Amino acid sequence: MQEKYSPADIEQSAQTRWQEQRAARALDTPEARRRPKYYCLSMFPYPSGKLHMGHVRNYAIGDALARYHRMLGENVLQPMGWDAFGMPAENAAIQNQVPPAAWTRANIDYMRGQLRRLGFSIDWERELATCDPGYYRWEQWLFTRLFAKGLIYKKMGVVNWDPVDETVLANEQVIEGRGWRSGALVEKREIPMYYMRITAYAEELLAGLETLPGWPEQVKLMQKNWIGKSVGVRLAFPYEQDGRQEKLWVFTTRADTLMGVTFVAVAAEHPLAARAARDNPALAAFIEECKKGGVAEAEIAALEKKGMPTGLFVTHPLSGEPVPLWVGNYVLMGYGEGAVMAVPAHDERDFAFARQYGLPIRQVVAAEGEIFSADAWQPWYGEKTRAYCVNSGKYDGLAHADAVDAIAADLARLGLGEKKTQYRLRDWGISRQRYWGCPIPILHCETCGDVPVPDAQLPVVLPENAAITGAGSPLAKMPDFYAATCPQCGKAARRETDTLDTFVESSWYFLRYACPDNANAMLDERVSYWLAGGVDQYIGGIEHAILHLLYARFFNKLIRDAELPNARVPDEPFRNLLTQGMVIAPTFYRESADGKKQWLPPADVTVKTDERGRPVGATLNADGQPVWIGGTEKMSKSKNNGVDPQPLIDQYGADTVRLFILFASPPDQSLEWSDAGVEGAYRFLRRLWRTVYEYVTNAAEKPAATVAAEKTAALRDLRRKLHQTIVKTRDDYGRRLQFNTAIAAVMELLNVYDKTDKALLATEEGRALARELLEAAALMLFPVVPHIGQALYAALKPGADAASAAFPEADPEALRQENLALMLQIGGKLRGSFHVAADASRAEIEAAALATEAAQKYLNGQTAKKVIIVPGRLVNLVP
RNA sequence: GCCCGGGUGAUGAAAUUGGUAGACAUACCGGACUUAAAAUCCGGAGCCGAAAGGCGUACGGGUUCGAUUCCCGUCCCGGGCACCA
Repeated sequence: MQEKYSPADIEQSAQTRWQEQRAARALDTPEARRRPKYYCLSMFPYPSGKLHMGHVRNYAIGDALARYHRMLGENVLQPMGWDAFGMPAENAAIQNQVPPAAWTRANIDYMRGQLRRLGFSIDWERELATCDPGYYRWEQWLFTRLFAKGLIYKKMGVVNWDPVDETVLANEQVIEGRGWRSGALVEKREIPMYYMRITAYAEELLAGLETLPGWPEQVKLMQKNWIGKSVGVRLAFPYEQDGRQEKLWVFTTRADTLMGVTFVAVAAEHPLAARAARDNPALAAFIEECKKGGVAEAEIAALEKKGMPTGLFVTHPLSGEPVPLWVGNYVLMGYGEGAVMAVPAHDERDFAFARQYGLPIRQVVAAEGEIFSADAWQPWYGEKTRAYCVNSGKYDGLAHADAVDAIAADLARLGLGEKKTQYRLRDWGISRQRYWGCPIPILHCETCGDVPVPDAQLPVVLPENAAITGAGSPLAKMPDFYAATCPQCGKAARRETDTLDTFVESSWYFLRYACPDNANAMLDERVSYWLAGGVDQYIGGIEHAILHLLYARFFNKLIRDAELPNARVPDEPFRNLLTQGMVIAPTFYRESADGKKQWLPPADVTVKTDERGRPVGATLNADGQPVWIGGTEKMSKSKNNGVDPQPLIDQYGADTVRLFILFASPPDQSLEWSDAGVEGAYRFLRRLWRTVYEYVTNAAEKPAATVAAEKTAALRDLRRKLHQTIVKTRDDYGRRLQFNTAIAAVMELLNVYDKTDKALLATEEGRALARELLEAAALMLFPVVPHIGQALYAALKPGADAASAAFPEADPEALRQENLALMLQIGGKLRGSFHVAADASRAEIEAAALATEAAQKYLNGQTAKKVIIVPGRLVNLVP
């Protein structure tokens, strides 16, 4: 064994050894399948160029779990791949004249090298990249099946339109209402798109959450709210148009307030708005105004609420009174019916709107136990459960639920409404007017319409020679790509030039890892084995709590229902989910003359702080001139604030970086990046190395005489500490998925070991315990720092291999304790402590507590009115 | 704007089911070793106070014998909001 800890040497040799052994391979042999399987999946990265600390954190967690479960004897699958389609590749192409394919593949090669250097036990034989036709062909194949079933359909959708570049923009590319490249004011525009009918699975996606005890409550709640099931009433306001009776439909969860409706508002895109605008130039101008700006909900919701009367009236379905019809910029065409009934007295938003435009406000609901007074009127938005109707004619006095029922029944009799369950969830628009994505396998024929590409012609391969300019859709300018013949009638047809949303690729990759080499089928029998009960542990950023995780759950159900031969797909894809907190870092930028922000990497910036450590300014290292400090945000390509782990790996080695990132905080907490403390992680590993080195060196000498009888208790205490640490690390790795406390426990154990009498440890019994302790420490740390763990274990036990060793097991005998220390509280305040036998009865504990000096002093001779005993913890004497 | 989290020493954090607040580290201060520095080792330390003691988990209230933990309200920070991935 080397005297000095040299990470470069031991990491190289450990990695070579693992590669030669193919130690990370997930086995499909019959013997391997007799062991329990553990499918440990980390969210695959977008190949943006280099790893950042968020990736390191994610994969360090995954690897610690994968290695721990291997040590429990399980058949572990830890795969890796690349979410390789996406916008950044096109941006790089525009900026640097590199084709997206070449750029993406170079990034993959570099990042794969970084992952290997970090020593993650990934089964590289299963690697996949979504931009590979061998992957996306199956997506196209599934698309044609879903299209045939009607689960994919076409309709108009609203997008951000840049009128200068004549191109569709992503929400991220709309900055303060303008196109990021052209600077032109962005408009909403309707275009035909393909949609996936996720709403058909809304109920199952909602109910499925109840079957996932291994998911964080927070994530399930977010998904539940996103699906947004609400039971209400769909009702109609009749109106007359061109002599015909028409109905304007709205949905409400508060039908009990129907008698308080004072206006109805429709979205600017609603057909009724367009009709009213025909002979109303002011309204037409307002509707035009509403088209400005992007489609992002966050942007629309932040707008000032504006509206305009149409001059039209609809009829109240129950009272028959005319109700004015308005257009409102806050009414969204994509939600529900694109129209809302407004009850200003009982809806905050409606109230603000009514105040602003002088519309009437009419109270029709009051709270139980409160007296309604028309004189002292104020809006009431209270709990539905306490509400009853007032001012509502025959419905007066009815409680919320009864009023809804009565009104729904009356509406149903009139043919003007019925109870309805509605979801906030909308169908998933999957068409993208972009190049670097999976081509949509549809042919447009003038005679036959939209015709799916036949299986024999799949995959529709994305040409890699497109010219990327940032204006328009590249594929739509490539006749070689889009010119085709209709497979049904044989006439000329035009190939669809939109590509699929990249969320589609990431919605099923976890299934393909089971059989990435199958060229004849999307999935096969190996899926039934690896996915039985779902992925055992999925790990990824909390930012994916809704979209990715909901789409993946949905897609999994689609594939289950497609009933692929031999491949049994479970109802839910991810049995256990660990949502990692984001690694966040400050952002820095400069503004160019036209107001565009140029984001600068934190590594190129020096921050000045005041005496309390708060940033007061920053300068660019290159020119020493000031830069602006933006928010502290998740590391991302677009804000250029990712921190590359490479310099730290080069300086300290992979183990130090892994130890540091896992020790810094619990995995689900967000972490503001700082490398303060990396040095400390390195120091700990060096100390660990030295401790084992000293043991191995000393062990060569003759042991001292046996332990004196009065000293055996010290060894028993040390051994108890060791086995408590084993219990703790097993619990942390296996149940809590919290690594910082597991690492701290081993550090604490080594501190205790260091403070133990050296002469005692030099005895025969002492040496045996020291060996047991150090071997166990190497194995307990192995999942986190496998290279040094492997080296130290081999040094202690020549020829042994930590990678195939079992995780230490606690000895119940060693854990036994004779005495317990209990806290003494007097009136809830801590006043002392005392010892009792571990098996003491409550009466004995109480007697011992009352006998303490502290009890005598603070009770002042009074008796305790109340004695609270928490076994193993404390006694509280309440005077 | 809406939905979901978070806020504990100078810093990262711990306290797992309502029961010793600050484990384990970082930075700092003092000491040992050294010609010196680095490395290493030993010791100190929430705040106020000489001590006794008091105060203390963003802020304000509440429940409880007992609250970092539960409830109500406020402020700040982060994530998501359907075309960033």
